[in-house]
Amino acid sequence: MKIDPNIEDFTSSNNPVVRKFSEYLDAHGLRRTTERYAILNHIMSINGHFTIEELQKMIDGDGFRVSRSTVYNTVELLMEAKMLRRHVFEGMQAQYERITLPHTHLICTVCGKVKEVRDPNFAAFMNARRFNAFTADHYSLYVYGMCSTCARKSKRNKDDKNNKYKK
Amino acid sequence: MKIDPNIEDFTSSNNPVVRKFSEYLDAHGLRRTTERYAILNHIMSINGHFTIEELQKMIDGDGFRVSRSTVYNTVELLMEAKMLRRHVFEGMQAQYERITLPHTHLICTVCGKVKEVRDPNFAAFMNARRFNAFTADHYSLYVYGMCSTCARKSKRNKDDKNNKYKK
DNA sequence: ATGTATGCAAACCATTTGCAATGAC
DNA sequence: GTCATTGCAAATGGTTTGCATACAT
Repeated sequence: MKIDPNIEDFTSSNNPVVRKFSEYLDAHGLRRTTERYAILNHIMSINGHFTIEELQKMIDGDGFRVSRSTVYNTVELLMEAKMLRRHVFEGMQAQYERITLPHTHLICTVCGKVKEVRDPNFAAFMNARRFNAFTADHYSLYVYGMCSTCARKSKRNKDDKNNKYKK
Repeated sequence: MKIDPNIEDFTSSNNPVVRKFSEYLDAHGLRRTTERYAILNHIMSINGHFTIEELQKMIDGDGFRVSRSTVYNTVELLMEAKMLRRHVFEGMQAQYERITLPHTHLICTVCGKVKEVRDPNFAAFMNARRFNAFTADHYSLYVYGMCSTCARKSKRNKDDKNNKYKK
């Protein structure tokens, strides 16, 4: 895709996330392509987790066309730049999320919804925690259970017709 | 495979793990096949995590032949019986482990080795923890970092030739 | 005797790869 | 102009499925 010469240079946006990505690209001799920024912009607009498919649909829905390979490529770069994380929750396909403040993932094993909750106590605990013969870099805490919506539904309807998660 | 009539009935072994599986099978009208017990026995002999491939190789190496589908089938049953858990660590293929006491997983992002550590403080913290509009069933804590072996190696050899984990 | 479980091969599907055409520098 | 990046289509690899045969009940 060609860059519209009329818009200001979005690759040096004062958005810190965009700037961080640009710096990563520069530092590694990688090019600032329109596709990469389009993908990043869409990722920034997502609140929470998304799959590759959801991301691409969202971009397509916006009238911008990127190939699946480019989506994978950019997502990979964002992970190397430590801006994005990939999670595989039990029984589900891979999901991605921007790296922000540490948080716990609550995964409903009935509907598959994932919710993030901040937990300063836990974060403090982990910060202080040291391991034998192991230097920690980052961690993921996944809590599996049932969200209140599904709990209400299953009280009404014992045989989980709404179960989109387990087959 | 036929059952050797000379051996005592291993499906009612007094091993509590075997017994639990037998009860699960019975309760669900499933059959006590030799394959299922052979797979369970090998899983019990493994200390820590294993992949499907490793499990099957181990069984084959023991002179017992099971098909890949049967391995998947039995592993699935063991998960439904809440005796086995599947984990997908960052950038690695699925690994399984028996469900025992809760523990933290330390994953070395250089060599891919996974170590379990018990952490009673954390377990207590999680037991007490309640979430808004969410009922927890179980959790997984993954800590990514570098094991001391890889730390030593990378001090000697800056360009990680031993990196079997990241490509 | 009945119908579940196994083993095989084919199907599946998310992800990766090879390569010609495109476009950033 | 050069060479990284894109898009496409084909390949990959772990997992699942369909079906005939074997076997637990």
